[in-house]
Amino acid sequence: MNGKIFIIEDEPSIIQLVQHNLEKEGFIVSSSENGNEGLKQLKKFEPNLLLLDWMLPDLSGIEICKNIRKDNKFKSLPIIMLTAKGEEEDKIKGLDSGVDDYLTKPFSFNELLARIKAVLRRSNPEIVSDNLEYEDLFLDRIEKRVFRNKEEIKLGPTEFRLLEFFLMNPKRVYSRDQILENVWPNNVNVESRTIDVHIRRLRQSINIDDQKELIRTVRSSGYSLI
Amino acid sequence: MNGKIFIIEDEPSIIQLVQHNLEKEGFIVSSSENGNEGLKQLKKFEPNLLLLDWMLPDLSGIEICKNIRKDNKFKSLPIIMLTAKGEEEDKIKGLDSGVDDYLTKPFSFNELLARIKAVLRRSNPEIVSDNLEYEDLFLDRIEKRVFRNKEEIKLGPTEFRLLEFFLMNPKRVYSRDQILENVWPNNVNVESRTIDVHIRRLRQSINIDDQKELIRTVRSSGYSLI
DNA sequence: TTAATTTGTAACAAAACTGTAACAATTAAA
DNA sequence: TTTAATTGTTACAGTTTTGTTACAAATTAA
Repeated sequence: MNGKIFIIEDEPSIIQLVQHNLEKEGFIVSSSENGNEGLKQLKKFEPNLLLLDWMLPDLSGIEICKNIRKDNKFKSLPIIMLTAKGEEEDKIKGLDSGVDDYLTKPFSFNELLARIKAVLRRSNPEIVSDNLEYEDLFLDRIEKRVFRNKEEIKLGPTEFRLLEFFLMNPKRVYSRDQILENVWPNNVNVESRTIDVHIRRLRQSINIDDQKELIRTVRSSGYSLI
Repeated sequence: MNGKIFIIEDEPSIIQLVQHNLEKEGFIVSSSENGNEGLKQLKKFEPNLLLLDWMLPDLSGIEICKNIRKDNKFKSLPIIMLTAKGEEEDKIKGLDSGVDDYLTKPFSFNELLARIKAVLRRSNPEIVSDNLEYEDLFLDRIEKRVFRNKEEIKLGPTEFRLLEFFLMNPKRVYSRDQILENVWPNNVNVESRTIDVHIRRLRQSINIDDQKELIRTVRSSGYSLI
């Protein structure tokens, strides 16, 4: 994930939150709290996607949209509009102003990220990679396949999610609690030792014929992907 | 996809959105925000399909329809009508104004595109490029035929749509919900296990005499074409 | 109309997956 | 070294998911 995203939004706290998280996801992010100023910066920045607040102090989101769509260079720039709850939702949805998607505040970052990916997938599929890689491991989330050294490995659903989780932050050590929270469905109570067993199963599956061990045990802390 | 589409719609933002996206799909698009003016332009432009707003400031969509149907040259021009939610839906559907399909605002572009293709497929099949292929499978949407290894395979309607859906994104894993949404007509509630049965039927049909299995089961996720 | 095809569902069988307990092995601390 | 804590391993029962079949209802064709 290394696309460029521009944000025009007058609420600094939202900018901060979103920008920070998007950068953590690997995006290059730039932003403006002001419509007119933002438009100029945007055109210099040449983003792959724009997050646009519907209500701005100077220009309205719609105005910005129109301006962008008029510019040949940006007329196909994907735009996701951010609107406050109740902010004339009907109107907004009714007139489909050339925006690619909407999101109503308050929204969760994950929701936003999902939308961003969905929109980018249409416009710049190469930016949104749903593959995870580390050393000789390769995990394809769309096809739900895992390879080590180009050899396909068969994993059960839980082992798949477990590996997927590790691959999102290789080298990082996770406690059993953290693993449980992230790999198991919410509200499911599982013995923490269960994780050991699944680690064992995952190890067994990915360490075909004596290849290098990829999962590290960190005594009294948890596990990590090498 | 290189057909010509004309749009008559008084809301500029909708024109913008639709025109832009249709052009990205390879259509040649022209438009008018005005009924009378639009009619003239349309006849010069000679489109393969018309997107027509139901409510226009000057002429109503119905009037335009009538006018077009009177003109020998355009009496079989496919028309898709755009209507706002609640806009006398019943009447519209009831009175059979010679329209080929309806779409209620707000609509997603993908929905629109699907309708356009469906309508064009009937009137100008040559415009809609229409064969799907993967490995030794071949699906002809126009003739509604499926071949494996040049051997024709007979499929029921549902199995046909199912295979068609898989062929649009081979290798990608789809959940039962996704399959339901895309293969079954909208708003039809079907037991999710039903899909398994149709998968079984499809498998049975395309795996004639022990050829390679083409549908992969991904436990707890869904199915994919290999 | 009747016959044929297609469809959805229920029911059961088969397969895959999961969690846990019990015990062995390893590691760290005393 | 001994002890306690932690982790590895295995087997197994229970659960979940999927495959398969049969059948009745619905639809389409003859």
